[in-house]
Amino acid sequence: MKRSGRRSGKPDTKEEILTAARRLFAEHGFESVSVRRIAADAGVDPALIHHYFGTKDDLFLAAIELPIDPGPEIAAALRAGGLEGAGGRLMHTFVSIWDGPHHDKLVAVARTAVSKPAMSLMFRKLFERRIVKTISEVIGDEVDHVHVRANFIGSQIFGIIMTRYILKLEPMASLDAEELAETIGPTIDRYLTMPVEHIAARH
Amino acid sequence: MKRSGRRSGKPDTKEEILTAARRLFAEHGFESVSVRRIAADAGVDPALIHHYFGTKDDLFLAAIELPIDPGPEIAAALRAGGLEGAGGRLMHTFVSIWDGPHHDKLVAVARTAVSKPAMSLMFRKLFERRIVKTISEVIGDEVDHVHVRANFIGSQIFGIIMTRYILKLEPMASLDAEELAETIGPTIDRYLTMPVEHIAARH
DNA sequence: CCATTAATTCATCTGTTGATGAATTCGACC
DNA sequence: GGTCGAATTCATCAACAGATGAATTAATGG
Repeated sequence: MKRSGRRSGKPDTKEEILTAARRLFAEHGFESVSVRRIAADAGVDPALIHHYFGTKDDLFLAAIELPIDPGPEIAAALRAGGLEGAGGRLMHTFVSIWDGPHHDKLVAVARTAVSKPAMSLMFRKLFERRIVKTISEVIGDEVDHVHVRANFIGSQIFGIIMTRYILKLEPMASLDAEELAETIGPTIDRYLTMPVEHIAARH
Repeated sequence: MKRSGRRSGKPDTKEEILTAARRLFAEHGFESVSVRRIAADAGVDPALIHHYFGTKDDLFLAAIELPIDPGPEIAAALRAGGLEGAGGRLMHTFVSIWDGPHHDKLVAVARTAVSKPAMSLMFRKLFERRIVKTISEVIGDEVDHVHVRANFIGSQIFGIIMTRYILKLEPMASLDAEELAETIGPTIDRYLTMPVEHIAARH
């Protein structure tokens, strides 16, 4: 029967808390998860969470550990070849990132962006300042109105994120990166090359 | 100074509550809105809400008033012409529905589907049982593997819903139905006609 | 005009939430 | 080996959640 006080050994409790927080935030979203629940999952007293991280918002920020900068990977994917096939490479990059070790963080952000205005804003900024900017810089001189194009591309990618990682619809959820890139790639290619003056003109 | 008891006249308080609920649920999502807040917005005592609708879940269900059946409109759009242009007509139909009087209900459902598992399930069922089924019935003999195709179409439509109605990114949020249909249409057309055996084979 | 029923509010309960401060235990350092 | 600081828990708060039952007022039908 452990009473109170410090534990034996040197357990990395801080990291255990973060892991539990990431898992739960990703699975249920920010408001549906209580600090107590996270503490229970981490096998820790709730007060310890506040001791380490402060408020619940602070814990969330620590758990998602922004900024995750996908800029370089996107740029590399775009530079790996010409405009043809760029969509497939882009899609493959995205899915790889989301399937990778940052999965829980990213899903947590996406889920929370839908219900928490501050997170929604952060999402928008991340999209505009990293993704759109990177795309612009890399292929901005081969193509016009990159901002509009990037938003259409974003709409398709966001749809994949939702159906694959949040709603987990089949077959989206279980396709692998190659299949998705192959199937979605041409859509993105088209958004990169189609004429968009009539839309861009209205800013 | 009004104390308690019944009000004069015949105000449609029930509907005022539902309207406030729809607005708030659409704007903030289910868990972020309290019964008290809805009551305040409707200018009513919180107890009245429970009196009329029972639990908060019941209120939500009453507010979104399912099922909204988009089947007929989708079927009509598909039947209005051949396979070419079907994507544009489909997109136009969707955007018109979401921009129409059911806007708040639909946004409320979409927002809540991301954080509430029960709503997520309802969303999936609505998608499979209404949309996929309708598409299958109407063009199922012109095209194979409709289920897989419908899911790719769904991913693009869901992306539009998210960027346009939830995150409200520009220019998505302010384009009109025609422009969206024109731009997204070909994407959907492609998902309707591209080969998908390799994906469908894995079920 | 009286009785019934519907509409509305009040006061209140219970559970949960995020959060705090004091108390306890352990590790590390000199 | 005593001291100091870090780690951990306990008990507890105030705010707010959803919910309930009784009390009050108005409309309605006979």
